[in-house]
Amino acid sequence: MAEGLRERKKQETRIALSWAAVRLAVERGYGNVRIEDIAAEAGVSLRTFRNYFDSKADAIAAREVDRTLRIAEELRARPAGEPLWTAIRVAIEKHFALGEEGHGGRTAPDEKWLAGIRLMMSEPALQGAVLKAHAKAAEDLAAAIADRTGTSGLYPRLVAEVIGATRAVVIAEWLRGDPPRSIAELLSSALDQVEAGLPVPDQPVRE
Amino acid sequence: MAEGLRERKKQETRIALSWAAVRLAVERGYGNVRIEDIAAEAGVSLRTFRNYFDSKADAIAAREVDRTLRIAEELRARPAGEPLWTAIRVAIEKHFALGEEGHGGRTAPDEKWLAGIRLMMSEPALQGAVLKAHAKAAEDLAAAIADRTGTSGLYPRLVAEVIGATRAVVIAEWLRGDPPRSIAELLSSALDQVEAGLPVPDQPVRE
DNA sequence: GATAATTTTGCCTGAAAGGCATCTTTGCCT
DNA sequence: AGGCAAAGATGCCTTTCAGGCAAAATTATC
Repeated sequence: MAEGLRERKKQETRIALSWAAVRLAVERGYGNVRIEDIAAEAGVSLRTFRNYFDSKADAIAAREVDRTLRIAEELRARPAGEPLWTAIRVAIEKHFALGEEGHGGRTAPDEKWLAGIRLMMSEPALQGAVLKAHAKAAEDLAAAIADRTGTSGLYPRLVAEVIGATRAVVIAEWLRGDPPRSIAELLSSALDQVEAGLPVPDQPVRE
Repeated sequence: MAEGLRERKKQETRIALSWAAVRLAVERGYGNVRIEDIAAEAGVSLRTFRNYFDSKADAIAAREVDRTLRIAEELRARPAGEPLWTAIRVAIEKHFALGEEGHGGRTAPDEKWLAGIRLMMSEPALQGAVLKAHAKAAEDLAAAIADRTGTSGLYPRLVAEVIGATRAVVIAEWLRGDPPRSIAELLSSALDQVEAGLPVPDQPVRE
């Protein structure tokens, strides 16, 4: 209750707008959605949409921002004594396992999220916004890492960015997935490699 | 000479447009430059500008794309026997040491490039475009790494993205630089940490 | 040279971006 | 409660952007 009704309503509107943006874009295709439609869907005026987001792309990417920021939250929630990289693994795993926004039920890969991701990856106009979202998330993550480890300077940022990079690669590889592999497996493999300093695999491996 | 006059002219126009875009944006501020001005500066029509770039931001980021793609080129130019990470170090160092576009003279940090970077980091509307540029560069780099190491799948992409992340952190840290530190030193330190698997520093270090 | 393929350009329409003034809603104080 | 101030929502307006389309210009090919 740090904030009152006003603040909560703003959050709700913001989320409603960005959900509407994602939903409409997934259904009709990014180019066929006018911000006017998005605003109508969320029950606010076109002008108000602009008070919340700088662009249509930002509205769509906002879902991804919120989602990605959770990684830092999860990390902060890990016990202080836990080794950093163990905590990181758990935090990212939860991030990927995460079901639908507010639900607790064990949902499958979460179709909504998946559809959103595919949309963002395929539409060039959205890629920039998504990457910006991840950059923002990395800042948060760096702060969390700095707090946890008591380090400053290069280290926390480096770790945060590398985690972001790992996450990106895992998702890309998983989406391409043919044959499909479990995210958990890919993630685990990727983190193992990163933690080992990314040495060149002895033999040409297809993993 | 692989391509004729037509192809060369297109390249020239493209580069002229993006240089003009950067120069004007640095001088007047991003928001005060209309694409019409950019087109005029490069001696083509406004409509032609659109044939080359999807947006003002993309035109500015194009300089960064070209520059960043050189990392992959440098890597490919390294002797085949050289260990991957040694080759990577050299490639990135050259990337940072790079003077002005076409000159060979030992230029200082290259004011034009620096001004461009500052512009791109500060203007939110440009951040997305720059990140997209780096993503594209990472793809190239991943291909180069795959070729060099004979690996496929997760590994090359992981290395490419991690290098991109490292580069980003080094630049950010260097720009913040207060007191200023040499890029070479920051880069070296960052790569050392990455190659070591990013273990938590023993003592709170400010590096 | 003549013809075909590409580019460049002008024109035009629809959408987006964002400044400004006004009207509402919310927060807070008496 | 009543009322005032702050913050948000909305409408209106202007400028800029995005991109389709076809005519004019330029380059390539034979």
